Amino acid sequence: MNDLLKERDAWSMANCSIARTLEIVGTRTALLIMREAFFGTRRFDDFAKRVGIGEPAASTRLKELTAAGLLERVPYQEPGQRTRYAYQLTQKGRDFLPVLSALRQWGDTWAADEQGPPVVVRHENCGAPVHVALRCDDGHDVPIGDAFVDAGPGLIRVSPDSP
Amino acid sequence: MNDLLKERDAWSMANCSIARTLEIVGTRTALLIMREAFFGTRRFDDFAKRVGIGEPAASTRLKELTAAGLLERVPYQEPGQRTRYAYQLTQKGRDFLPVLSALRQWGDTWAADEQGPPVVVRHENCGAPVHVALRCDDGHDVPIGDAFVDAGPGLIRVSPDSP
DNA sequence: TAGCTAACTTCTGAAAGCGTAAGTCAGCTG
DNA sequence: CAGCTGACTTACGCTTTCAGAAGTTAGCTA
Repeated sequence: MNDLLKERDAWSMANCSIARTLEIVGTRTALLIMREAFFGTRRFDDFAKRVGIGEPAASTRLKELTAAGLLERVPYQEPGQRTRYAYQLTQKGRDFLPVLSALRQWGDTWAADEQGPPVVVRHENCGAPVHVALRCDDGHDVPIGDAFVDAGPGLIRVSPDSP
Repeated sequence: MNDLLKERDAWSMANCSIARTLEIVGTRTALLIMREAFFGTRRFDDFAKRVGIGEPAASTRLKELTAAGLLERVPYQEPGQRTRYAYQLTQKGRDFLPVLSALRQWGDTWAADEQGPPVVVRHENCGAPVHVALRCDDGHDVPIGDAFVDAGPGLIRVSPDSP
């Protein structure tokens, strides 16, 4: 632990990136809908059925994720069908893959059955399984124990008893 | 998208690693408590205060995370004080860092203020900021678009209308 | 123009999550 | 042994999350 953590009570978490992310995807169903989006699901009914949730929940989450910009509602038309709308990942949504990969990886390691995990993510070029790794901006691999938390440029300090 | 995804409806998600992980840390408060644990928080009251939640919520989550094995309750004694208990990360809990890093990174990219993020994770050896990266088991860096989902060894196939 | 279907919305009600406030408890200090 | 303190637990009520079932809508097909 470094010294900065001793003044942890002076940190405001008002602009915490983790908390802000969780305001968007902080429910179980939102994360599972994002999982399905990465599996390729696009249509309303498929989201509800494959995530295993009711239609009201699917409707609410899809609307929130669309409003937050992780998904976009795009029109499509199958031959002989009326125009319908599909929910597809935006760049903001695709950028969410590392979160899901990290969740999957932790579950694979600590909560999987003996047979192994049901799905694997692979590298398109070589077919090898993909995992998440921590790396520093100088290009070093960072084992989990070699990372430490530091104050960032946006840190707001408050008197120890303020919100 | 690969062909396997066309049979997505035949996949059972009964043993989905993401869903299993979310059964343990699928609430906003559980994830924020894990964040605090990585910041170095150990004591009950500090968790409640720093996460900004009530004591009942802190109690429930700490109990769940302890039961799930991400935290352990260890006795400690400050001089002249009675024995108390601290909640500290186990290996299973420390292994959760990539999830929080990924959430933080997404928030830093897509939801941060102009000043930048409040906290930075750094590499102990060189001080450079740490980020999460996708890499395949052959050692290649994997851009987000170059990853695809494939069936894993534990995949359970069901008739398309079963749970 | 009546039927059909995907894609919703609305209604109802149960369960979970949460904060505030008020306890309880154990063991050290005076 | 009375007071104190950190670490909880209990009680209460509000809000959110969720499923199931039923209703609605738009536009293609017959």
